Amino acid sequence: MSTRYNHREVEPKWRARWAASAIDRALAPEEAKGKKKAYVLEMFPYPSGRIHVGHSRNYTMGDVIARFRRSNGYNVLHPMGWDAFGLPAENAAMERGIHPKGWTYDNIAAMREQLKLLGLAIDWSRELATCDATYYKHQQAMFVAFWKKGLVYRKKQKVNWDPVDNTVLANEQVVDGKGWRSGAPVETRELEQWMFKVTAYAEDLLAAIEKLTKWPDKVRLMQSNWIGKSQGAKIWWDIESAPAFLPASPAGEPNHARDPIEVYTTRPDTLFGASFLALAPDHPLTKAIAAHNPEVAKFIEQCAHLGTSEADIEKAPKFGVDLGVRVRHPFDPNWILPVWGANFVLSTYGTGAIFGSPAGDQRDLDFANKYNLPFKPVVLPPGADAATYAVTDEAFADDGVIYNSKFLDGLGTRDAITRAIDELVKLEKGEATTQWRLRDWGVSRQRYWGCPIPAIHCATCGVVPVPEKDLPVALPEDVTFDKDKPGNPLDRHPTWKHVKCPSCAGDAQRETDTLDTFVDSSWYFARFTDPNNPDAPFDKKLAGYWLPVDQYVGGVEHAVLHLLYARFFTRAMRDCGFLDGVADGEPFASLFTQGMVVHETYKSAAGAWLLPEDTDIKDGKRIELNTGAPVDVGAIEKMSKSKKNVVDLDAFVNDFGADVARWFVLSDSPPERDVEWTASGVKGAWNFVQRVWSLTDAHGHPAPKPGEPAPAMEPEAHALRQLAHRAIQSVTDDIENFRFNVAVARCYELVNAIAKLKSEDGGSLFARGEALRILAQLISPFMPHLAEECWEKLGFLGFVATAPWPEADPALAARTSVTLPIQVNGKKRAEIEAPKGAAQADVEKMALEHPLVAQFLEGQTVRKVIVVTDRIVNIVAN
RNA sequence: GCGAGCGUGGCGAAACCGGUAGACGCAGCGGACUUAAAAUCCGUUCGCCGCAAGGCGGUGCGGGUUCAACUCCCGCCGCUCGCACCA
Repeated sequence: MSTRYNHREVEPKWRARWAASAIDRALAPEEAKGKKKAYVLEMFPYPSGRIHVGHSRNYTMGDVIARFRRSNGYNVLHPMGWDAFGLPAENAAMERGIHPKGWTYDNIAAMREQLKLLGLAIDWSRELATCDATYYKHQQAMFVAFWKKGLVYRKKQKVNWDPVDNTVLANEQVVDGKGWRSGAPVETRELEQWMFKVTAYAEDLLAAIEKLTKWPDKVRLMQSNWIGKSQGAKIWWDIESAPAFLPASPAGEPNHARDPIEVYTTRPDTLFGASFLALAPDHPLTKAIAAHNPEVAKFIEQCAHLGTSEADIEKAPKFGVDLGVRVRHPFDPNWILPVWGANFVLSTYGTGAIFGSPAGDQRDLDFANKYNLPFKPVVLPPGADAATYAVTDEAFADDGVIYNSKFLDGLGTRDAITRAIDELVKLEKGEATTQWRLRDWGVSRQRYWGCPIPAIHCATCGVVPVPEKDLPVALPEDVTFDKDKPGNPLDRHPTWKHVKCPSCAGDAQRETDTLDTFVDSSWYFARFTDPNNPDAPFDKKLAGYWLPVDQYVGGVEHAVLHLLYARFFTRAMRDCGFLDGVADGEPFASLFTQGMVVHETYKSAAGAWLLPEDTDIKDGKRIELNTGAPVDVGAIEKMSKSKKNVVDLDAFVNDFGADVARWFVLSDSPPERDVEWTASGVKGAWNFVQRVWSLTDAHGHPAPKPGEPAPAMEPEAHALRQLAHRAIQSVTDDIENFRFNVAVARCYELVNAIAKLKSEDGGSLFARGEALRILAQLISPFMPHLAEECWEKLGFLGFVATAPWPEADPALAARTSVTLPIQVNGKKRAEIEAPKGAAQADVEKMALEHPLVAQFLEGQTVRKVIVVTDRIVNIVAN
């Protein structure tokens, strides 16, 4: 009789043994002696509080890869750290009067202990937190270096301003155009901000995507669209008339007053369909007119309440105002068009001015219809008739044939664009140009809990960097977070910002903005290669040895920004002399984006969110555990603290064990897709753990060593050996390709087959022992504790975690015959068993002779027989 | 609004390059063991028709390409993610 597997004893025992043997420590390059390196990294967490099972999926996936690589003889670097600056710490400070630092470090301590429960093969000696001055000191040094290299500058940027709280709001703090705390309508304000010149690398960031072949295509496409290189034309529209109050232009400053208005377009072929010009609300000309025209001022004011997020601006109903300016069409000086201000024109893209060609752009068409602006179609869709084709509510934005357009008539869209640009150049009214959607990265945040920007404002010397010897510029800890004293605590700190200018020694002030937390996460992967270096961000040799990250694992929500910023930072670090050995500037050689863990949401009758553990199922209905009241079962959503649909990791590990949690999040759903956390799924994982253990325990013999010669055996035992060796092939391949759910299914098949072989003869004992050994090894990346316990039970010394990965015997894994389906006219009618690789003629003969097939072919003529070797036979007959 | 992705039994899913749709798990049903329950074991499970052999239908919806379509193409519907100050 077998003993029950007790995870409460087994799991801590093995974690202690691994720690005592330091098996998770990455070897220094000189220790690694010919081993290849593998740097496996999961996106590091924000220390929000406690870990729930939803978080565990990301780390478990990385851990499977890390353990798999180690078994395959690699020197593995698998570190963990904390993305520890950010808004939630300040919110906690304001709501509960806890200092962000204490709150953050308490959370880190709690989460570290929880993560350790999972049995992750992490080199904890490399742990870092971005809020440590030992970390951000180097970030400040790099900021200064980037500055000196011309990659940092200052520029006015729009921000969301809460007029009641007197503070800048993040986009997520703006709800329906109002501040989330004050409820006051947000205003748009312009602030002088620090910028990183990401656009300096635009061409390279785009071109290099092609070489990132181990990234998901969807992420590559999103990056590429985000960078958004477009070819088009700048067009200058001469002003025909303007309100009298507009002054003459200052010399040499474009887009002022009476200068021609510069417009960017990708579709100069539709110029003859132009109906109006539209300027962004913050276009210089719009602002200049607003100073004298109350109606335009009101328009700008209305736009200022839309928020700064692109989604909000584009979703808002379109509105505008006639600016009273008239321009001449570049191809026809007698054609006069009105100039409008419009809320859907983005000042951050192109020149902040467009020409509206309503028949070819839905936004322009909606706008023209709303304000009764005339328009006519100039692009004829393929197959449409010029005499009858008309546009009313639906624009045609695709390629077609140009008409109603004088010298462009009859040309296709592509040719017409070239022809139109040629004409613009000839008339000196425009030129071809390349435009990027990518903008420079604004890194200033008016917040306390972030990395201070190492700059000093001096009335005499201007803005000067903090000298390297004075770094780090440390955050002061004696700050207050009273709700009635809004704004940035750094700014109102009594002494912190007052310093002497490093160049003239006069009175000066520190920059009180801190850095966007995306900066912290743009280089942490490099710091992990040399995390305790006091003098430099990292040693160039160590970073050169470990980088790039061989496998990066994280959520799709980071597909654009974090990854783009890290790619930028790696290039900037290279070009500023911090980093060698990453010549192409790419930090992540291979990327995997995993799906989330989702769970049903529960609400009480009173409308309060309920934790799953506070509910139960009675008579098929979900009720509140304490009161028995019925529970409202809501949507299945991403596990989040706010909706309480979380399962706490500690409690779960205590009840079921870390291995069950690890196995569950990897079974069933493909890793890139979301997985729903369910009690029944947990049960399946739990049963499997028990089954693996009871089979191993019941075997009662030491298992044969890898490569040990097999005795003669019955066909059933031989079949088990074949299946076990095929499982090695499949699981190896599945892990390599991130098909963890399929690997899990193969392990189930192996267990089922082991359980089926009941004989106790020598051959069977050998086959079963070998299969159990292979099973323990195959599950070891997934369920490391159970695997160690089985490994020990089977009589092996040392850790399964460090044992070499099993190798399949090709002779056993190979198949000698295959089952071929036979179709008649595409429908399966029979099956035949044929030798693997059998000649097509032989297979065809067998197929046609099959009685069922013959029956179907009666009275019909065989027209064609398709034989796909080892796959299928299809007989076409009528 | 723009960009990207996803959609297969009662449920999670598998199906590698266009070649047997539903591997594997959960749940269900039938049975064995048991005083009983749990656990375990055996069998069974896409729908419809049929005693059966077998047949017909079936991968969100509508078309198309092909000897053959979950897979490729066109058009819809639904859901999810990102949109630059959440991380």
